[in-house]
Amino acid sequence: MSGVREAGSGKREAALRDGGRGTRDALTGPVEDYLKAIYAIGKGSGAAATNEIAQRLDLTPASVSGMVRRLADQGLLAYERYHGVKLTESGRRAALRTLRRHRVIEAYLAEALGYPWDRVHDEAERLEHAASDELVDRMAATIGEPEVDPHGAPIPTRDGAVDETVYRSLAELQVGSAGVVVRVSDEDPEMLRYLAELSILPGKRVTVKARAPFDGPITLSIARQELSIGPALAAQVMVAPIADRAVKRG
Amino acid sequence: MSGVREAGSGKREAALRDGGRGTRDALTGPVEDYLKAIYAIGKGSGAAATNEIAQRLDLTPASVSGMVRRLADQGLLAYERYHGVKLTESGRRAALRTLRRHRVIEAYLAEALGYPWDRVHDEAERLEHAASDELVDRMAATIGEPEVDPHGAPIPTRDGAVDETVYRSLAELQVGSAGVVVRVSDEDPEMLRYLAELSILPGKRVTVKARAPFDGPITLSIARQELSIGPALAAQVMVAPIADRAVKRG
DNA sequence: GCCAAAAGTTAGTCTATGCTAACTTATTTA
DNA sequence: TAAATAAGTTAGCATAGACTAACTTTTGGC
Repeated sequence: MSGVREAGSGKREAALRDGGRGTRDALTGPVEDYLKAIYAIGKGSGAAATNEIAQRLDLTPASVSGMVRRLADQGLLAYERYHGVKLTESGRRAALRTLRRHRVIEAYLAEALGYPWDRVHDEAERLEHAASDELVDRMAATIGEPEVDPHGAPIPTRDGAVDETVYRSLAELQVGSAGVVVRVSDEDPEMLRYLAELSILPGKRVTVKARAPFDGPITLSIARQELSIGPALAAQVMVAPIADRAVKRG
Repeated sequence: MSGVREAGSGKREAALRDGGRGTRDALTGPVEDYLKAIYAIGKGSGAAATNEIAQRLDLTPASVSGMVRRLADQGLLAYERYHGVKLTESGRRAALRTLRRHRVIEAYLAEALGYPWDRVHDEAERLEHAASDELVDRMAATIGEPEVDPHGAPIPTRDGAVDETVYRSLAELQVGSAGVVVRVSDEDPEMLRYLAELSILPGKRVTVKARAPFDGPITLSIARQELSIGPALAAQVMVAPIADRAVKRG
């Protein structure tokens, strides 16, 4: 390259730098999605594999390879060819900002606008890239600074702190022990409607009554009802074991 | 082109077609912005010149030429080289959909979230491309189906009807006659703050007391106060003349 | 420890959108 | 009506992001 050309071509440069969205940098929607995905896979600590990222974002691995290199150049990721990526501190902060937006929006839609819980995710998925931090903060304030979204996922604070407790899933709970549902996976509307039907919701107390062998159905009691669900579904329901002794240290 | 390649490359095609945003087509943010701009210039009827569009969107005329051709190919515009564009019926509908989103969002931000009126425009400018029709309808319902946004601009209905009454500006009002402010231009936050300070707000009654020659300041009385403003500012304030005779037919 | 399968990367394209520079059409003005 | 000027267009290029096809590393199994 020989000319004097800089990044960003021309007049709209400044406006594009932060999309008017907030105080900071410049992340585009796709970039925010990559960071969220990598955060979700590595949950703070671990590394994310190219294929996992691709699968989660519904993209080809080739596309991910390309993007990952660019994000690494921007200092958002630590990347070593053929060995997956990790978020840098700056990448992690950006991911948590987006996550906060997403979850506050979900909570607000449900609380203030009566959105059904199986549909808040998709709407938030788009709004999170357009809403300013100020808007998100006003939403949070309006509904009383919630700590979790409608599916039980913790909402990061303005300054990037988030509860990263790892819960076990209903599928891992020992037969005979009880727990409180803290959180369910939020992406599949149909599954959410089904869970609601069974009244498997954050805050509810469940007891595992039996587990059929060979990955068979799990029988549980919840809200004075007995029912059984498949292991795949059970794996999507995270629970906090209830003081039942013999639970610490896995 | 020789292969079997279709528009949209691959798996994400369906999802991209309407961005998940609503029932319809596929308009991207930039496209919605063009349509809004063309609608605003031609106000339903007239044609929009390339340069006007470019100025309004802060783009170069060359970019507008390119986009305009594509929008015409998509049937959203009627375009004749070197002679400006007009919205087709389909383009007009799309523009009004976006306009409805924008104005409902503005009204909602002000009403439900306490957003200051000089800042709702910028936030709505981004959200309008991400919010679904359902969200917008819920917002409208929550604040009681308002008919105008915080600056007095009429909100198109779900089915694309909108009040297109053309008002005269304060600058055009005859000395001695009175009017009610119906609407102010919404894009300049600083101007909005100033107008609010002077209490020149939609719904207020104004009387033009005097107009200095040579495009000089206009003196008016509003809210029992007398004040004068420049003609450029006056031109941004639209008023409905108050039954004062001699007003019909301009 | 070698080799096939799995995982990841590169090369080459594509679309959308924007830009600059150079050119063409319209319009205005003398 | 012929320049001069304004308006609009084309050509060529850039960037972000995604794709396919072909190639390269890693890794898991024997």
